[in-house]
Amino acid sequence: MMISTKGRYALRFLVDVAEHQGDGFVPLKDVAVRQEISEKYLEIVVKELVKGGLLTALRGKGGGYRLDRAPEEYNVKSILELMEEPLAPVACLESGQNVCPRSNGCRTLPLWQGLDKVISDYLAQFTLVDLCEKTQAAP
Amino acid sequence: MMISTKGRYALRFLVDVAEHQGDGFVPLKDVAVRQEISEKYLEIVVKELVKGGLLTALRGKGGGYRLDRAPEEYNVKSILELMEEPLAPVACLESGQNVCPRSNGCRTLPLWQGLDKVISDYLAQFTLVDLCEKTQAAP
DNA sequence: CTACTAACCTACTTTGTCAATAGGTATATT
DNA sequence: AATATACCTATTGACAAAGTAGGTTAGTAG
Repeated sequence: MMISTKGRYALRFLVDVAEHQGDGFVPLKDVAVRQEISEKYLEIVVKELVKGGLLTALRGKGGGYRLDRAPEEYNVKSILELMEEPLAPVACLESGQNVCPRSNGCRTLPLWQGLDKVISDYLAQFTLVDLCEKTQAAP
Repeated sequence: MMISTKGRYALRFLVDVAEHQGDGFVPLKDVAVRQEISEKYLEIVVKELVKGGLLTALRGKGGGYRLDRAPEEYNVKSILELMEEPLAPVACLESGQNVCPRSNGCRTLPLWQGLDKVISDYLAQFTLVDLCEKTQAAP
């Protein structure tokens, strides 16, 4: 499994906020109820979204979360990359550190590199807008 | 991570056998040395390949493993599907049982379905031949 | 200024799977 | 008979994912 609940919850959270923020803030609790996700666990997920600069939070009554930018500015790939480090189908591709010493003559590495590219290219096509109701565009 | 070591080792094992079987059998130990994989762990992996009908085994001196069919008959996707159940990027897609009750109005499901298709189509393109030396075709 | 709401923070627990290890048994060849 | 090889069962250690629990800070409204 390449995409964990963390990544999936994050996406669903963002889509829900995109659909329900008028010009106000959307409380986490409301999203948790609508999406049937544990409130406490969702907190952890959302914390990373805020830290990653995707959301603005407001405390207190009438508070909640709001998208920082327009929904079409949120690329699905970059959202998932933020949550799932690394967003790679195999361990060999974890960039930078501990490169596999066999990578030179490895027969399968090109396959994984190609797979990684195919996945990245696919996810990079979509933004939050494409996931919102009525816009459902994913093939 | 979608592809575990099991799947990766299985592929490397099959490629190694494809490259080293003349008309004889290739002992597991030799592959383990060449591929720098724990002999014992590789046993477990290979057992599944035999059970899956990909390999013929022969015991005793001069024994080992041999491909059942020609290398071009081995599709990468089906090899990985055999090893990694399920070969899906997200849990939602695990076919049949325990279908997600929210799948009806789910905004993200189409995205995952599309992703799954992209991955499957990519992997279905290749066979063992494409992974063997000199044939290295993966993009 | 009090009550309430909602985000924020720290820590713990549970569960499960991956990867690997250990030691033994059966079968074939020389 | 000796050796090489596949085959079998069981166990372990490590680690992360997923979820839980309880308390603290900041903002709003009456």
